[in-house]
Amino acid sequence: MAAVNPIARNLPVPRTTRQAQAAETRAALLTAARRVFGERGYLNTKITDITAAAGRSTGSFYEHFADKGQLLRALVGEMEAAADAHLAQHDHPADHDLTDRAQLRDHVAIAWTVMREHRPVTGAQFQSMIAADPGSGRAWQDLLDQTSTLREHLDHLREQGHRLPGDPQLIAAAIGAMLGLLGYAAPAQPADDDRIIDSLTDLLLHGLAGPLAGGAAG
Amino acid sequence: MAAVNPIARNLPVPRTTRQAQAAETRAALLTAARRVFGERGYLNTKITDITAAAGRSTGSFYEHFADKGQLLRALVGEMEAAADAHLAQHDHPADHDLTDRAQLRDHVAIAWTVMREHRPVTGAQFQSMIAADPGSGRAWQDLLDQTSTLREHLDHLREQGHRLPGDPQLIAAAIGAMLGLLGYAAPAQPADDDRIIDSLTDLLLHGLAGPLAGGAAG
DNA sequence: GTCTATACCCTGATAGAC
DNA sequence: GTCTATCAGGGTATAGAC
Repeated sequence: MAAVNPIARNLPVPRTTRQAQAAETRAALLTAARRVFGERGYLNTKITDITAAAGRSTGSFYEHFADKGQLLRALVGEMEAAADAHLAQHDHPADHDLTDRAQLRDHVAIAWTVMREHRPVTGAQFQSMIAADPGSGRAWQDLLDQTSTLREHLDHLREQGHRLPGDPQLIAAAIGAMLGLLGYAAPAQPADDDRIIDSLTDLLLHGLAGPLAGGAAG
Repeated sequence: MAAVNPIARNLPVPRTTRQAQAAETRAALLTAARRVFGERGYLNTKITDITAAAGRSTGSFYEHFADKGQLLRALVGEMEAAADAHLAQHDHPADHDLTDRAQLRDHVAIAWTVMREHRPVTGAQFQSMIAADPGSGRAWQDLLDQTSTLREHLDHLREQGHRLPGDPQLIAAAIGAMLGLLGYAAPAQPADDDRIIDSLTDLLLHGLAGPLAGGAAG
């Protein structure tokens, strides 16, 4: 199970490879953490679980990270970089119109896909957010931070005379809450993703009493 | 800070009052737990925190509860009893029509109010759900359980020929996710509750592109 | 930089007197 | 039934050899 550690021997290590080895260990810890976070969850994972899965010693961990939270931040940073690179491939209209179904669906799909493809990391982030001291307001702050772009789109809509259901910040947070918790809780079944994305899009676009709601047609 | 414990003396206790004292200790533990859960959160609260807040000894805890989770279940039971009693005062139409704004708003308002009035308990329940092993699927199951009534209402709508945005179970879970996480994360400011309830109602009723959306009127 | 070994603290849970 | 005292286990973080 545990990967073989090439440094665990008492052999002399050429100086030039030492920092490469360090980077390798750091990467091994990150990869192992991603795996065990996915299996047992972030909160239930101990530092010794991570080092064991990476085939490194306990003490080695602290050479790279001060604690579990810092390692999580590094994983989140990696994920955001990957997501940004992925997004750069897509064309984005400069002025979003979230009342256009295709554009709204794109946003829902991107959020959903990122959550699912990086489930161990987003799940860990979610657990960390919920476990924070309630008095700290971190959950609310995180929710606002992660929906700030959405909020800007809603602000934009409102400036153009659109009548929204409520304050853009609140609506953005509500949508983020729906996607965030549903994405965390729903079982991972990629075959269902399209159906879920379509359903959420329609719910957010027209609600329960939308234009489709009245008819008896199937 | 800690309440005075009348049994902490070595005085003889009349037999008839012993079970009353036990009930009192149990109640003191529940009340103290509710308070510390609200302050530090469920996950960060240790059993010794509860007993200290209740002015009882550590060992006394185990006479009443096997562990922290069982105590939480007791608190949830109390809350549900209170909520049921509260709901019994209101008239409920036998056949709900969630596409009627007043009825939808009632449901949103009830869910929101219960969450907020029992914040320490619902917050603890939420933390407990999120901290569970991801592989257990408990988060998803809890979400389904807590939205089963809503789902029935949506089933009812569909049977009457209403076209919903998606599978009733999924839509109910999505709405529950929105309310649940938002209710957990949003700062407690009762003055804002009505505004939030109205906004969420409108979002769920007509979405972002609802009938109000197009006009430039304020 | 990594390892082994360990000190330390915290927490859950129990034993036995009253 | 409650208390005091304590034990056992687990987890973080460090020390020092290599």
